[in-house]
Amino acid sequence: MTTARTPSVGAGGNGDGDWAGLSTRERILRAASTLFATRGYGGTSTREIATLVDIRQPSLFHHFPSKASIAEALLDHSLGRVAEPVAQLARDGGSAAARLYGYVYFDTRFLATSPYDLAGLYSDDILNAPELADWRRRLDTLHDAIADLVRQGIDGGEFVPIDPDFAQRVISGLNLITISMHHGQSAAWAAQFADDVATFALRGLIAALSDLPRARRDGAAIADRLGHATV
Amino acid sequence: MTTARTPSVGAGGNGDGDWAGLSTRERILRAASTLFATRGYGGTSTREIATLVDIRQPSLFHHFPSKASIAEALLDHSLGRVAEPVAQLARDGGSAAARLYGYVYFDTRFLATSPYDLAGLYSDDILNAPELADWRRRLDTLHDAIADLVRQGIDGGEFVPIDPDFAQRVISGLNLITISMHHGQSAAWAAQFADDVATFALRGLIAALSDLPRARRDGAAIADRLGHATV
DNA sequence: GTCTATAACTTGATAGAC
DNA sequence: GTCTATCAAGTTATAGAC
Repeated sequence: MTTARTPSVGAGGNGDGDWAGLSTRERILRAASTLFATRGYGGTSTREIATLVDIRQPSLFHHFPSKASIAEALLDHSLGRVAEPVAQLARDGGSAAARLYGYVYFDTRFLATSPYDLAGLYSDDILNAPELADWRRRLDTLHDAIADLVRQGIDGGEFVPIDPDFAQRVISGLNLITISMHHGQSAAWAAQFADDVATFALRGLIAALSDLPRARRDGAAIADRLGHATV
Repeated sequence: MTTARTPSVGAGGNGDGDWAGLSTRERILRAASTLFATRGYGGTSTREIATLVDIRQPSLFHHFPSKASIAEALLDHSLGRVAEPVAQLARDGGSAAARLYGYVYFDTRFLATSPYDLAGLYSDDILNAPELADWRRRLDTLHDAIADLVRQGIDGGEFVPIDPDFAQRVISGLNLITISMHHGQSAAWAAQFADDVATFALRGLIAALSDLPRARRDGAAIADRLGHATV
């Protein structure tokens, strides 16, 4: 006695956002990102994801070959397009303060407009999984580039003496704060917020506050260039 | 301004070497904290904890009635002794900059000397668990007190205008960075590091950098008082 | 593309011997 | 206080009907 299920509901309203018109794959990504953020990767089951999407659990596997591949798609969306351009930025010459502003602005604006809640993706509990080792390596590359940028700023006298590893963690922490406070924001709002965050980051690092306006102006151009970089 | 280069953490080895003489209960707490930090709460099984302690999995339940109670013991150790004194601190009068320095210094020094790797305890994946709702509430209390302190600093003109909620997240992020970079450090080293971190926090918030030496001096006294507060 | 059914396995926790 | 043995429930993932 197989009772036919009506797959489309529409009235449910899972409180999150309105997913009308989105593909199932896209709804899976958004549901998974929310659950990863609130319950962790290990604490999220594929059943919970499926329930939020309003399909049955095995139907997920038509769109993604494994649970880890859902996380990989989200990592590709966020980390995939920033790691290499920033590594290049750290090799470019010029003011380290302006380049750091440029990176923070660029990444903050991107994360604040992302439709996904990526907070759960950048914790050890997910990146230590063996099948995501490649993504862990790419995140390490990004972190190295940021620490290198800080080191250049210290060596050039633009920044106060500070442990570059500590500073890198603070900057990466700003990204996580951005993610958890705001996602899915409008472009205009995100641009304002990105300036606030990048300015705040520089205030903590810069030796002479009188250098800030210049770093902000030059950094805005660098952020713009990052946005157009071919990855 | 002597932000020192960083030594590595002593408790890196999962071996039983540095656990000689510790009670089984204590070894469970240390093993669990390490695993919660690296694999998340949901991603850590009681079998993994037991393996690291070198006992069988059911033996854990002689020392703790549930997996969640292990997390609770770690939360009690860290959050338990700081939430109320800091809430009181936010109600005290005086310089907000000095009080904020005092809190950050106090908490950083405590976390850097803790034998546990508490990084995994302060993420949503664990604090959203229903059985830990009381601890979530206490953490919210701490966060409210910090945001309130920031708000007082802005209203009094000591701090630059900034979103108090954003500033609170940055300060709490500094705690997480401290936890993940250093634990099990010596008291002397931790005191130096705590000054570095608290000074860094104030640099980002304070309106006039010339106020920093006074806030640091007065804040050191406040941190000392927090250390002697009866909880 | 989604479903039902289920395989193969891991999970937290309990019972009871020693 | 630790063990062996085990349970009920939950896990990811597959098979095959429609």
